Amino acid sequence: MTFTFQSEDLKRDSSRKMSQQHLFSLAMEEDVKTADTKKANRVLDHEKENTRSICLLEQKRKVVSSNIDVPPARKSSEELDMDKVTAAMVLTSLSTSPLVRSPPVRPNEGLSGSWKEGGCVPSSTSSSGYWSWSAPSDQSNPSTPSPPLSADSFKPFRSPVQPDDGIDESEASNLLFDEPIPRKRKNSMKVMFKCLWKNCGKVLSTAAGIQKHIRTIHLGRVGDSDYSDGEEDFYYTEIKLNTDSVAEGLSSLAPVSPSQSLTSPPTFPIPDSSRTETPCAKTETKLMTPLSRSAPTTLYLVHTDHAYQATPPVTIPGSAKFTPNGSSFSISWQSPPVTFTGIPVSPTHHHPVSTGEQRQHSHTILSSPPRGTVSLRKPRGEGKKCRKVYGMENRDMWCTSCRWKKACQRFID
DNA sequence: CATGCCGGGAT
DNA sequence: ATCCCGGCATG
Repeated sequence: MTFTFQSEDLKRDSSRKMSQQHLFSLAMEEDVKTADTKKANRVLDHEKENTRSICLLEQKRKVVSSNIDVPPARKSSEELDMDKVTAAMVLTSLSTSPLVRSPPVRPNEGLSGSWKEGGCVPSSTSSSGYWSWSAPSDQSNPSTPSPPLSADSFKPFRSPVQPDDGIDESEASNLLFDEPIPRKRKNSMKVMFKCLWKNCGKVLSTAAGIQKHIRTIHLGRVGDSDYSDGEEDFYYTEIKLNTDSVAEGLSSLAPVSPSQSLTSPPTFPIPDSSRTETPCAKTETKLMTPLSRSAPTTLYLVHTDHAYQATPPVTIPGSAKFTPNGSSFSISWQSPPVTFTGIPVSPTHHHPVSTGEQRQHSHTILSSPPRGTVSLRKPRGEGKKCRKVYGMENRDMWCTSCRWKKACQRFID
């Protein structure tokens, strides 16, 4: 499901949000947290454009660096292999997998779930252009270098004869001094291959690489690396890891405070396959600074505040649904589950759990009798509406419909 | 009476 | 389209 913002709504929303925070901070800090999270989200999404260009950049870089042969600096083959591994890890951790590169732009459709998968994932790239408020940021954001330019200027900088060790250094210096170029990255999933041989645990970015590693190191097949009886397959596994966490930790300029990001998981605690991220974390952190892995999850939170205002007539057929694999989800058009989790429960609220689904259920029941004759007027739901819940003094917290004296959209009965 | 919200007006 | 409000129905 798409969600778009009218800038108008956004403005009013945010301003209202602020007042809300003050008014309800006593009773509902939950709400405050949610608000914060949304702000963070906004910021994150705001960078989506930047990130995209960086993805391209990274891709380019990877191509370049992968052409660099490991110099004969190391003596033993094992050490040499270690370097390869290290280089591979560095490279892959710094760039997203070329396999999941972004193809040409597609119309936004998988907006709800797919973009969260990661920065360079196709759908995310395509969708980002449709974010009414992120598109202009691409142009206006002063900190964003123009993608092609930065890429070109960067290439000659790092590509020349850098020993494999230099990758680390160049990257580090890159991060320290070349700041404008590798700005931020969207969270992205990357496939890597981990050696399962005991006491090994090497991680390579390609299946071929890991196979070769196992073949040569563990299986003792020296020489022609072409031959493969498939035995290696038993000794490595494919893992997915979240690159964004790395990027997040690296880019010290991340404006998002981790504490805020932490508030989102309760809402969407299913960051798809990022489970596997944990085992690899140490691999990543070995090279990078420690990082807050909470950041990516922030992206999963779709801003739905006042969504009912943006799209009033939306009557979700299936209600909010969470697909088991977590790769996609859609959010109820009702904001309460996300934004007002705490509010209805507050002062005089008496339905304990009623959120989206239940409400919708009763709603459908109510609307069933068509009786085409008279009194189309609704039977006046017995539930408390915005006016009652928030009171006249907090009128700006009502849903729009209530403010306009229309049928309440927030507390449907 | 307070409340919910339809109908309709203003912008 | 968005916003507001008179006035009626309801409890």
